[in-house]
Amino acid sequence: MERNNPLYKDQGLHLITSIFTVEDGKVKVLLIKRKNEPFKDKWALVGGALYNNEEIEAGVKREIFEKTGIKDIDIYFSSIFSKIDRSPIMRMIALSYVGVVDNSKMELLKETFKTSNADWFTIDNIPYLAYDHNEIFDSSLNKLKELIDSTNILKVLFSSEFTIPELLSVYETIYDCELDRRNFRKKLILNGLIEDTNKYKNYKGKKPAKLYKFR
Amino acid sequence: MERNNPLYKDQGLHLITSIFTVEDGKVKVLLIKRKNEPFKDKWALVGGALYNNEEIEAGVKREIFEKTGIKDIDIYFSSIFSKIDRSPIMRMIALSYVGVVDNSKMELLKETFKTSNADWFTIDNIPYLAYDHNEIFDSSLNKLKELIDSTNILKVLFSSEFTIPELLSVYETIYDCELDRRNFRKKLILNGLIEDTNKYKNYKGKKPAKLYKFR
DNA sequence: GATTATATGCGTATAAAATACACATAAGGA
DNA sequence: TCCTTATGTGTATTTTATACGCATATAATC
Repeated sequence: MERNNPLYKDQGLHLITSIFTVEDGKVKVLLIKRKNEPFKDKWALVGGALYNNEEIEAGVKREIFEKTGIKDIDIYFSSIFSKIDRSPIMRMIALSYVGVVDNSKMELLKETFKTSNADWFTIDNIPYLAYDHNEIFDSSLNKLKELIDSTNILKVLFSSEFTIPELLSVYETIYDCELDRRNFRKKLILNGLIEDTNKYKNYKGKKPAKLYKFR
Repeated sequence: MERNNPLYKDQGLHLITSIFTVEDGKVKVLLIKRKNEPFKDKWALVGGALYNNEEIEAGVKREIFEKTGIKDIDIYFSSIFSKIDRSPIMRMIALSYVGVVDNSKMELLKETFKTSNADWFTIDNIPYLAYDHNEIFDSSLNKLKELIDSTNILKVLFSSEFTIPELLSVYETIYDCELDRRNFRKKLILNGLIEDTNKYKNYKGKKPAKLYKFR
């Protein structure tokens, strides 16, 4: 423990991103498995230390690229995690970010210099994570809700075609509530947020659902 | 410039607070005048460096107390300012906070170890500030709007009795808009946010206004 | 091939919230 | 006494949110 020594060589800011996507109508988050101590072989959110000569957002994207291979990602600042004892090694202050990607359009590196695995986890089934990453994840999921209201990240999460019931299902998962499907549909169409593609998606034994895309 | 050297002794986080209050129906922010270089004799927001063995919110309040004498203050995280060249001396990453105080209930130190003056400035009349503090102030003013919607900081800013037109004036200043004073009043009363004190405030040649307080 | 179960899609009725605005009132000054 | 000005009360309208009935398309079942 070197917490009182401001010259400790590894002291600095860490940049942690909760990377979200939507797959099969379910919200998922990207986790990597650590190769090194501390928390060797534990799952963790994506991140690492900021370089001293690097802008923060560049550092966030560099870390994401190094540990997952993802190049094209939108990031949004979420929160700060700074408790003195949040790391067992030394004082580390973490800036947490929310990232959103269209996972149909990118390739995921399964192993890198510092990671032995990487995978998508549905958000109601998150394992025990390294450091305080479970707490960071919870906070980032809340930030995701806010971002859905205040930005157009849904356009990224649903960049390909989708049905309204699929979109509703994601809403209900993220907000943990039930919405009237008829009013949900009406609001989307009335506000001109989505566009009919004149295509249909077939389910087994159900009426086919119209495919829409965001405008 | 020592930006590339992570061991530079003064490197670290700075904590900058825009402290707001309401006086005579006007929103004001607290500025201090710097005693030392860089930006000697320039006005600046209140703040300083985080100690390595100190929690962040404690550091924010310690800096506020050291430079203004204010002990009792509510603080809310606002934003990060981290551009590599935001300080002429070295790389400094700043966490900006919004503070709100009832200025009728506190005493302001005019001079301290590092400050030669301190005063309240109406928010439409801010001088040129040290570092990127003008930018930080603008961002904090935006955060103040959000906080008014999402928290009960108005209860702090208007902790004593007030008239509805006074409150309206503050709203219109902060949001830079015009509101219908009759609907504004109706909404406050209907939502049960304020309470009649059965007292009146007299203006010259005008109908006396009822005094209210927050519930 | 008709029937049934299930989820989609469209429409209408009602309730709640936001907005617009008429008018009476109180005080000081001309 | 009348005029000016800003406060305070009330009502009408518009917009938005919510509740819910019902027809339709598909595959499984009879």
